[in-house]
Amino acid sequence: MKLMILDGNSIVNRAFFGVRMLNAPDGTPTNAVYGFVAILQRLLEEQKPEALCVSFDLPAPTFRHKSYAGYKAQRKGMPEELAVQMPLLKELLDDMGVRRYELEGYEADDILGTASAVCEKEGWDCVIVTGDKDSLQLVSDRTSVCNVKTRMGQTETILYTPQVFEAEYGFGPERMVDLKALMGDSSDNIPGVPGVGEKTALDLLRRFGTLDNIYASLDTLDIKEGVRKKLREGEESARMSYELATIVRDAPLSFKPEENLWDHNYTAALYGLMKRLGFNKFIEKWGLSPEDAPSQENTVPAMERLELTGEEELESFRKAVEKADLIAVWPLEGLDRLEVCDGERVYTASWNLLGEAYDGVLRLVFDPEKKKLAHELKDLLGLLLEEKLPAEGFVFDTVLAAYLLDATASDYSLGRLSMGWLGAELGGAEAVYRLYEPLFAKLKELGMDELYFTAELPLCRVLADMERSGFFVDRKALYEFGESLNEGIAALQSSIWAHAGREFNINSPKQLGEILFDELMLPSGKKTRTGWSTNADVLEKLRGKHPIVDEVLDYRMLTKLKSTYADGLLKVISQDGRIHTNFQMTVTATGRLSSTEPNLQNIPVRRKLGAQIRNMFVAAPGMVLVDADYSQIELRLLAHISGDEAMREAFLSGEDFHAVTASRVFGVPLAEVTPLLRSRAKAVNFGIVYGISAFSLAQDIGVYTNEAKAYMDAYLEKYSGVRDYMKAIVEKARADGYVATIYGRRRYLPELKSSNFNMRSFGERVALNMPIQGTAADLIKLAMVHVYERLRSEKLRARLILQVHDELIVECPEEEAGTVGEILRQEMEQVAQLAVPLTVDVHSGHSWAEAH
DNA sequence: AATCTCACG
DNA sequence: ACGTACGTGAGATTA
Repeated sequence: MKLMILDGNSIVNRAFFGVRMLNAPDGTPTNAVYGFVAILQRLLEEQKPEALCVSFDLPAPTFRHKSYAGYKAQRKGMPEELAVQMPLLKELLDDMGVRRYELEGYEADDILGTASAVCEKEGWDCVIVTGDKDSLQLVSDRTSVCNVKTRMGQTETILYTPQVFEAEYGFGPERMVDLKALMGDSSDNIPGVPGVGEKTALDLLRRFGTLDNIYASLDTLDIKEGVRKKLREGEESARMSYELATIVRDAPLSFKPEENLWDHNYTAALYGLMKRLGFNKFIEKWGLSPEDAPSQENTVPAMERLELTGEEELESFRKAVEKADLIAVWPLEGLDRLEVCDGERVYTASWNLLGEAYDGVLRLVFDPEKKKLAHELKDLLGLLLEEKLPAEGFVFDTVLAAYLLDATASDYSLGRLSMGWLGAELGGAEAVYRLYEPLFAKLKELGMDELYFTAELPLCRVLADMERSGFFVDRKALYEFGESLNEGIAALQSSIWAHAGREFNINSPKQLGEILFDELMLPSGKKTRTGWSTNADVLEKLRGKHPIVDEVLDYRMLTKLKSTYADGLLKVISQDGRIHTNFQMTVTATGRLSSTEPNLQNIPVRRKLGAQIRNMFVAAPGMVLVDADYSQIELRLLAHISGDEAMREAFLSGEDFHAVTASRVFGVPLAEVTPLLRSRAKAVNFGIVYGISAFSLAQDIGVYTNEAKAYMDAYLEKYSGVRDYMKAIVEKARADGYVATIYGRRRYLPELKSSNFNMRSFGERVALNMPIQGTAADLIKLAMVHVYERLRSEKLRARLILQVHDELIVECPEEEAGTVGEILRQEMEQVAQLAVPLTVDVHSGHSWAEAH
């Protein structure tokens, strides 16, 4: 029989620091609990114990301030975000039917020591699971210690048996205490022998056995005199450390292994708790369901449902729809089935059951005059356009509202939203109907209703049309371009293999890393997690050291073009010869759109060869492309938002902004700004927008960190309004818990309150960047809606076909190009009146390359 | 499914 | 001392 006992505090700590930020639907942090459960789950699978329990430290007793309690007093208090998770974890363990052990006046280690001792006595095997090395001294034939590490959500475990321990340390586990007595342990405030570290301690124990042996014959040992002196002077400390490091194995704990038998004996409350925590993955994995839970009172009585099958029901449906001020619609199986909710009942209609009469239902429901609610409106509009049904009269989209209210959520399903907003798991049209009011009210309360109704909601129609329009592609030219890459790829491959001395998969970072750094011994193979880093930044620094480096870089470029762009795009050209991307409105944390299947927002442009791809994105015969892009919109917004006068003047002057910056930062006349200085100033400009550090700026432009620091200091001196802004926005974000664009779009920043330095720093950078990137996103969304309306109202055949964050592309008949260019320029430049002008570059041509 | 790499603004 | 730029999506490899 085997018992597994977890060192609760230790594991939850590992989980907290090793798992990225996670929150329950109500915002409670859950990363530590989640990580704990993930580790537990994995170890249960690995170890398959018959019994299971968890030990916890009790919160520190009140006399902790007294000086004799110096032991462990140095341990910092638990971070707030972890502390709030502890009760949740304990509740979870209780609901899972896992026993917990806590004992006043004793460490969790002492519980582990005592429990494992009992196990041994009663003939049980015991596996101790912990993230510390303290309990390694407990390892024996019956007791093993499973050491857990988490790195970036990845869990690694090492199972220490006496053999494994001996192989690593060169002596048995019982002498772990001797080791600590010598080397100490700063995390546990065990002093050890001053001046003796791990190396010396290991050596001493390997050669002389035990602490007692060492001190018994200290004067005659074959060791350096310095070490002998340290040992002699540190004897008292060593003896005391020995005591401190020894784990108690007979604590007054009533513990019987058989009381901890565990076989997924979950309690009825588990489902509810897991739902509350948002641990849907485990609900599924463990097959939990609400039926196991005591019936929770339903806050909303379900609406009556009516399936439309015949004339009688159709008649009452027609009446209901005509009477209702507002209906929610929920399409299924394309538009073959439909749910409609009028606030009193849910009607379902289907083409299968109704045949011809179903068309009447569609026309009734999608009457342009009828006010309608939807969820994922853009996609519904796409369906309606396809079916040539009216795509008007929609007054609210629940998914867009939920996105504005929390742009960083990952799941906007109706089930999740109704759980959060209505306290009941609902779906379909009923959920849409019921969600409308609370979501609308919240939007108004937070001041986002204007953004919602002027930008997000009308944009659905714009995007639905854009997706439907697509971008015409010269398939033949694209195919030939792809073929033309083969020769170069093959040549590079054989040359790379020749340099390497053997064949290997160049696409495998692992194999490439081994070739470059292990076999060719190229210098300073940096950064690793699973091996050598071989990315372009690293390879760039190795240029000139070996001819293989340039070839690998070229090989990477060519294979990227071939697989992602040539082959990848050919695969998604539709029957009509056009590529129809999918614009996602609820993905980014800043308010930008994203483009998928395929992504048309990352078509190459920066390098010559890649940019050729844009020659194949063309206007249909007889048409032309008009391309309009904002010039440096983010920096202009930085000038506007920060109110920096010098920056404003730089933009008003109409001079090259990066050059002006270089002139100011490096103190040279504008006319004497060299391309190098300009490019450095440009890097600083961008870096500032991202909340860069001097270190990263240095990496980027290839100077020493202190030099980069000097540039940044000079920059913030010249543009002191930017410095003030940076400081103020972070402080405001900390106070408010969120940052916002000038149109009120929000991003919440729980990271700012994190006790983790990296997380907090990330939050600060986001606080700087989001208002800028997000406002740019707001502006182009507004401009898109305006452009769309202008093109329609002026009865042009022109249509918007693509948006790439600061760029809009319209396809139109050649004769409309001039008008369209003017409309784009006006609507984009005049979308807002800011402290600096917004300027737009407009070009036209027959291909995207030509028009950009 | 996670990781690495690289394409874009 | 930390670890080192904001926001995305896709393809290939690896586990």
